[in-house]
Amino acid sequence: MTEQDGKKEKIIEVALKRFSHFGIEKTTMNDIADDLNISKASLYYYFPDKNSLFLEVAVSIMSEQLDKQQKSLENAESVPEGLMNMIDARLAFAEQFHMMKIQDLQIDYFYKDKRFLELRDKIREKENIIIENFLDIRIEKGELKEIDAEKTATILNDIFMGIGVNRLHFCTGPNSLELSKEVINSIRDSIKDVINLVYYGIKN
Amino acid sequence: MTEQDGKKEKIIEVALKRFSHFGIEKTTMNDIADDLNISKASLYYYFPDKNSLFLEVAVSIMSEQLDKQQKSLENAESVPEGLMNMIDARLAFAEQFHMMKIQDLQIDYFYKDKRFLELRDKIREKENIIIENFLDIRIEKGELKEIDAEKTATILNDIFMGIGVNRLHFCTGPNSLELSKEVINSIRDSIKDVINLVYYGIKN
DNA sequence: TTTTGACCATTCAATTAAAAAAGTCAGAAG
DNA sequence: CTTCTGACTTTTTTAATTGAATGGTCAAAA
Repeated sequence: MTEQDGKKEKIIEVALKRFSHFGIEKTTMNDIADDLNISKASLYYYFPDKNSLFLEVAVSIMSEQLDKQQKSLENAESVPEGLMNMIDARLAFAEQFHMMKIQDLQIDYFYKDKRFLELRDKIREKENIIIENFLDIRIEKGELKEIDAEKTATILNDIFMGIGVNRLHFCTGPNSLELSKEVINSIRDSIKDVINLVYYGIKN
Repeated sequence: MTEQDGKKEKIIEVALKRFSHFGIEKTTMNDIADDLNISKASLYYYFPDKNSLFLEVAVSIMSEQLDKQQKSLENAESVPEGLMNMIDARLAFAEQFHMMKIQDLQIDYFYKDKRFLELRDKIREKENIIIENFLDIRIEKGELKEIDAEKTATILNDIFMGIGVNRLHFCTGPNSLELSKEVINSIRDSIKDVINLVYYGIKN
């Protein structure tokens, strides 16, 4: 059993390289098998189909990513600093894995397998909870008002996601491959402004 | 001259009906000409090409829409009320004209003609200015802090747009035709929360 | 000045065939 | 028994073809 798990790990590791560079549609099961010096049939011994493999790869990098985001929040001195750290973690992730389109919405491919959408939603929920816990702590500490942490976390995440996806489209067009530093920084700047706005409010 | 303008107006009026129902790609110049009981060649006497006609139609409804949004802000008692009124105006517009995809970003078609993108950007700028003026007035009146109205307006618009487009994708999938009341209301609720969040802030 | 039928050029949609990729399986290898 | 594979089938992409539909033009008529 642990032997099989080790093998699966290796496959996931190699597959990740392909997926993160070429995306799911442009990497074939043969590519991955060749990289591993095994036959394609062997690959299918460990994974029932391509989507399942991709899904495990995605789960793998996402759980790591969620850990990073959580830590980036925990290590912060203030709410704006924490949120910006989290955003920076996300942007770094986007830069590294944007070819996998996990966070994006525009990719029709994801609508072909319900599990992808479920994963996306699950990630979203976990992110919300991470932010919610962070806010709860900061409420207890007296940094924040006695707001509804769950609701606020959801809204903040909605805003962050919306800004990111939207800006991406505006700057790079619908099916662009590149994800330049410029675009990343533009998103970062916008979100920074948003965080400040939400933090201090505008009411006199 | 005024005779020609009257004719153009009529064409725009009839074309709008087609465009708003079927979208730009599914309405042909023959459809429009037939509706008007003129030949296609006549249509081309008034408009050099299809995109130009569409563009004028879009400009026509957008200028009216911008007026509505401005008024919805002016007639409000408070900032949150004003912004929500504006959002309601936008959602009503989206319901009526979503087939024309003017506000959306996901449509590849729009990237075929630079003028569409320019119009989109111009609309965006005008919206920003409308919001900016609204905020400026409310700052003067003492309802709001002495914030940077221009910057704040831009950010708010960014947020609104992002939430809308994003929620649309989440709820209806990439190429959906329908724009249900449910989705509209879900967007509305989210944005309402955002406005409250920004208005009051979360800092203690 | 405005309109139009006839026309051209380009795009779109349906068809098909070939190639590539996904996925299967009986049996070999350890 | 677990793992692996070559050979195989099925499904999906891709490319080429073609006819129809559509965007766009123009000389001539009203």
